[in-house]
Amino acid sequence: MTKLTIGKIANAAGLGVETVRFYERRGLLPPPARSASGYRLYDTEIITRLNFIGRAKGLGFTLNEICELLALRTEPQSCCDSVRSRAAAKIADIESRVEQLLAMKAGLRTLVDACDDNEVPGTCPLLNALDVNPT
Amino acid sequence: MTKLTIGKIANAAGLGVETVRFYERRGLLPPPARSASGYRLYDTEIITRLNFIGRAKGLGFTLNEICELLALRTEPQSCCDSVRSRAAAKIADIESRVEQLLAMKAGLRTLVDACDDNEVPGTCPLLNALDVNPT
DNA sequence: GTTGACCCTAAAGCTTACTACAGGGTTTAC
DNA sequence: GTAAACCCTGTAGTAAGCTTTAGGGTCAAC
Repeated sequence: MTKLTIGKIANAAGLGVETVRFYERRGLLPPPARSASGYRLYDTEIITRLNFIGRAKGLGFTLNEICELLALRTEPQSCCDSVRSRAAAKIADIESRVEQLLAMKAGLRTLVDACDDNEVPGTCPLLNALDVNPT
Repeated sequence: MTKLTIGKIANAAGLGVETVRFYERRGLLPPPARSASGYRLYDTEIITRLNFIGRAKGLGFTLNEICELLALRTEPQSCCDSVRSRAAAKIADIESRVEQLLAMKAGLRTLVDACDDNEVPGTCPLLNALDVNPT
């Protein structure tokens, strides 16, 4: 049971020490043991949890959702179902965000193309379009 | 020159009065004329600008970027080029966000599929994957 | 034995785009 | 003439996820 200080585990997880303390305040990490002088002492398995958090964030989960995910692990029954339904909801969420972004992109593309075709100096179809067209 | 109070133009643009005042503070709207009692008095063309802002927001521009867009209109030369290059940059930005989201979605899909195939009760491949796999 | 790297807490700051509140004056309609 | 609906300023709060600051203790090396 080697115990590590916060700087060591933050480094191992590629985070800043402030971020680790922040995660603790947010309830994503359990309060760690303390040395006689009050230093946080972690054992290495906390790095696994930090990696879990990092990957879940990478999958688009918020810190609140990650909290819930972590809590789910304590109830083995129906855990898999709960997690899967959250993941499915997140997929739907991602899909709608992608659609919105693609709609934006199509709008921008139209305006840029109008700009490319523009022959009249001193006018900007793109700005005009923003000015004039109702959406 | 009919002058309208803030409530009228906010309503015409589908915004709250607080939002209009906020846009003024942010420099998106010029300081309007005032009545004897200090009420803001706008002429109707301000609604055009509010619509410009709304559409630019819909295309994914931030308020700061919209500020810049509005400023560009005062310099007719090279205005079109500047605007077009900003729009092109925004398109690239949107594309990278879409790619990130699709990568997230693929990751989630993989985990959900593993869940679907899971035969062992009391284990959750999705949570295990978050726990174990390095990314 | 002292310098420098590390640790502590608590609180504030950052970004974006608003929204709400407090406390008060004005205008309009009945 | 009064009550509702509107307007004003200035300040603070919201969400998310940290980062920074202030003001200090502790530990390892030379």
